[in-house]
Amino acid sequence: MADVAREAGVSVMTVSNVLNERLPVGETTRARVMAAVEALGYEVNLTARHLRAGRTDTVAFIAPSFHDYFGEVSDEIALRVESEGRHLVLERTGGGPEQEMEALSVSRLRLYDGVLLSVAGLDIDRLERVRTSTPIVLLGERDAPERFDHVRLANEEGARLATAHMIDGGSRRIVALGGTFDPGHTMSSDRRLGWERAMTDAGLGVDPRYVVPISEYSSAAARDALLEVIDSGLPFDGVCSITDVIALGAISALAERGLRIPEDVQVTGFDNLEMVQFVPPGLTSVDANHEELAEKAVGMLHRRIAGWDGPAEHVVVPVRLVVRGSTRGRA
Amino acid sequence: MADVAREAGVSVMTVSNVLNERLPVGETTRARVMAAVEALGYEVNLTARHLRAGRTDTVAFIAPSFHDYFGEVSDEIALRVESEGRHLVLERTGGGPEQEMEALSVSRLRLYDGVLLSVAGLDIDRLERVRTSTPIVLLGERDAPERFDHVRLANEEGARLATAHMIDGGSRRIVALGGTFDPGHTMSSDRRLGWERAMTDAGLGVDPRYVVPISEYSSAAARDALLEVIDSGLPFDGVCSITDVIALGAISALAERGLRIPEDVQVTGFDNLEMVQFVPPGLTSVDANHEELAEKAVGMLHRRIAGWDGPAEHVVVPVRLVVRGSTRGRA
DNA sequence: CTGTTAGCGCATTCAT
DNA sequence: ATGAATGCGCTAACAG
Repeated sequence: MADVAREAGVSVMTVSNVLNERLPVGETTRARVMAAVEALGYEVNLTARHLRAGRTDTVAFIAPSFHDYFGEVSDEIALRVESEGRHLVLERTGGGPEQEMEALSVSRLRLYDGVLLSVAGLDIDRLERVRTSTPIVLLGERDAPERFDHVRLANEEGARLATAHMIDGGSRRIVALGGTFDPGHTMSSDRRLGWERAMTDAGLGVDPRYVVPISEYSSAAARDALLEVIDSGLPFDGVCSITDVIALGAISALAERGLRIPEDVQVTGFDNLEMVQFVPPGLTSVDANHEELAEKAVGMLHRRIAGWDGPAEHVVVPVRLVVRGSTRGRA
Repeated sequence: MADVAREAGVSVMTVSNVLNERLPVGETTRARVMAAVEALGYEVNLTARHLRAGRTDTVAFIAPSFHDYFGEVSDEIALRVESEGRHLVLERTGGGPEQEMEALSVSRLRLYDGVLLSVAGLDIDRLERVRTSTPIVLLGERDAPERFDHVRLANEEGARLATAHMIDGGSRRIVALGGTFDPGHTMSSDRRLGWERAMTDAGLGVDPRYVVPISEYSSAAARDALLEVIDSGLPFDGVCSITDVIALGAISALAERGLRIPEDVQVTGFDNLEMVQFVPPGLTSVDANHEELAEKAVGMLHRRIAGWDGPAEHVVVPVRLVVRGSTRGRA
């Protein structure tokens, strides 16, 4: 900038004023400055500007990865962050708790005016230790410390809807694929609870053999787990998968064993990813309502960034069932 | 930092030395400093450190979105960037040329030590105008200015392999779904060329009616385009899709019209996304070799960051065919 | 309208 | 082993 000022024969402040259109600058001076900028190929150093300004006008969305679910969510988030004139950057943690803590290192957080943090692999104790002045909004289905703003889905209700819909379509023995009996709130436990509620509501027993945990949230693991169920001889006529990615594994396993969807087995997913409508016969899925999730989360974050200092808010975003060919019930 | 120094009764430099473990510091002094750091909840200001250091130890991967293909690529890239002790951040452009130029605004680029840029929506003229001292490596299938390092896939060869494999499996009338006759190198044109080459090599004619462009690279658009082909009565027995996402649309369309895969129509994709192995009957796809792509791109970038100043390198990454149930040929 | 001064928080250099 | 001075590049505040 000093170089530009020298080249144009003005002071650095004039250069700054021209570039930021802050104070009015004389026409000829402005022209000279712009010419010098061009000639020298000058561009502002944002690092210096950020240091000076004490803010970066940038928000980070930190998540395990941006495949599938978070990929779709990030599109919605980007839209809303940018509409407020801020920049969105994505950081992946890889899902491991160590990396998540690394990304959470408070010094890194301070590079951003605000942070949207998906708490996938992070437990409540570790989160509790995070102390920073940077506003943070948590996204995710796990329990989280009270003091953070937090947005989660209506997990139990979603799984209940899906399961009830399959019961409506005639299923009686429904596998909760990916479900667990974890204490507290987790995605796998909350959604299992919804399955349980639907079964109970329908007067069907809750047999724990039908809760099938999987080693990791991948289609491959889901496929293997369901193949094992099939081969064990446990009879079932429905699969309530706790995510779409897991449902895809289930579909693969059923096809491999020659079971027809939905005639022999109905299948539901959760998330309503873009792709699942194209996997024949179309996956019935709980829509995870990315728009409202993003709307809430970004709204809360911007409010904090603006200095709002109210108590932490904990929002549950409603979901709805999208019926497709993988189930027999009516929409 | 000054606060910490005061609290500990030392100078700021001592605090800095303690935190960075640069110069040796006396044991008792170090303890006092750490205590003060804890007491005040101090964390370094990375913005200031970056300004001072003139680098950020951070690399950006800029892409249209991180669904599907780029999501998988970014995992490989992250691994390699982090193993060199740098941080990876992702920026999405949304695919529009304006936003891509926005992300490319040279001032933003200078926030990073290096940039991996996917050139999806960006044409060569716009890129030509980008002038910055920040090292950039281009990823993508389009033509790009000579002066940039650039990594692309063996697009033509991949599509040729897929098409030849379907011919081998008995197909004679193969649709190039998503192909175009664009001049120059684009993904859609190069892959169409591979299809063409395979058809010619097999002594089959190249009928332009079998090159079916799509309005955008989505499953929905692909599905619509193929439904139109089916309903037009044009006979075909194979679909060479230029991406897996497009293949998924094709699978959906074929299922909807009651055509069986692979008995009536063979289908191939390109990218070998994680998910396609689970879509019954398993999609035969050209593996886009994320590992080698990432390896090359990150390697080139790190070399540049280290100050290497050789001529721009243009790398073509080899691909291979992964055979699954959607085709009849042998592996 | 334009220039001067000062400081954001850190780390290099040199002095003690 | 520790401290003081200096400047990275920018802009708010004030002076001219």
